Amino acid sequence: MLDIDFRSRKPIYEQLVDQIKEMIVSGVLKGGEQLPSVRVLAQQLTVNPNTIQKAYRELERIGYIYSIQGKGNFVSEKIEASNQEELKMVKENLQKLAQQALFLGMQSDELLQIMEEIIKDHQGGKRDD
Amino acid sequence: MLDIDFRSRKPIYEQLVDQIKEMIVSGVLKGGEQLPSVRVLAQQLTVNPNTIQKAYRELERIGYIYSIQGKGNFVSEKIEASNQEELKMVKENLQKLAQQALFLGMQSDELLQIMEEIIKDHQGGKRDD
DNA sequence: TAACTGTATTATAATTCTTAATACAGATAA
DNA sequence: TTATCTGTATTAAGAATTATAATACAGTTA
Repeated sequence: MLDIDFRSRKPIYEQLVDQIKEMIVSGVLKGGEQLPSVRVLAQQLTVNPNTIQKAYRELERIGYIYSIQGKGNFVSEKIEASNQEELKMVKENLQKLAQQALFLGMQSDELLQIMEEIIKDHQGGKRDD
Repeated sequence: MLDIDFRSRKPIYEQLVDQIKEMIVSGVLKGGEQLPSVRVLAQQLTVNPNTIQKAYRELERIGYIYSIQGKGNFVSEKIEASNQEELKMVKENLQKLAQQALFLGMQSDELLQIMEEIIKDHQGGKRDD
């Protein structure tokens, strides 16, 4: 499930944020679903609980999860309205990456094709709710 | 031109890589164009020359610039064929970001519209060569 | 009460980033 | 040739970030 590269220059907590975020947006983790507790996940991944908590706190800051004292961390339900700043940043990065892709030789057709495929998957995922 | 945020948690050399990369893909820096020397840019930005060189080395590694001893650093001419690994990574990140954008509430129409606009700009930029 | 949850704090270690001071080699113009 | 650019490399030190460790406290639940 979660795969940490301890030799990476990328901090562990950032790897966790990216991977969990990806699982949420791809529908692997559904809204309302409970995440592993800080201590359990720390033991599973053999990292310090503080590192897990740092990742969870960041995911909460950008609106992907929320926490309840004594109960646990949960995937947010309605993320659309929650964080416009995050959407703005994602949009900017999306534009930069699309420019880079074209610059590196990706064809316009392929770019549009990729987007349409993701749109299709996203609409399909909605029906699963 | 280049704007470093010294209070950012993001390393200076990474900020430089991202910004210079953006200037190259957006056409602000043209193929063959010479970049400021390591020492000159270091003085302009009030950072250490080693930090500039670290950024230049990374940009060279991913194929955006090349260097000639005694002459300087230059923007690469044909980047398309040079680095398929980089294109692969850009493609993966592009897919992740598009998923995130939809998840955060961006409409499919807007996503496609953004892509078409970037495609248009990219084709327009080619005519300037 | 016991055993889970999140949260917070303090200290220390490990890693990464940045600076500083040099030095050497290639290119170029006076 | 010499002076002055350029890139490149090395070593050392400091600063900042990341990660761990050891606790402690509070809320939830069976």
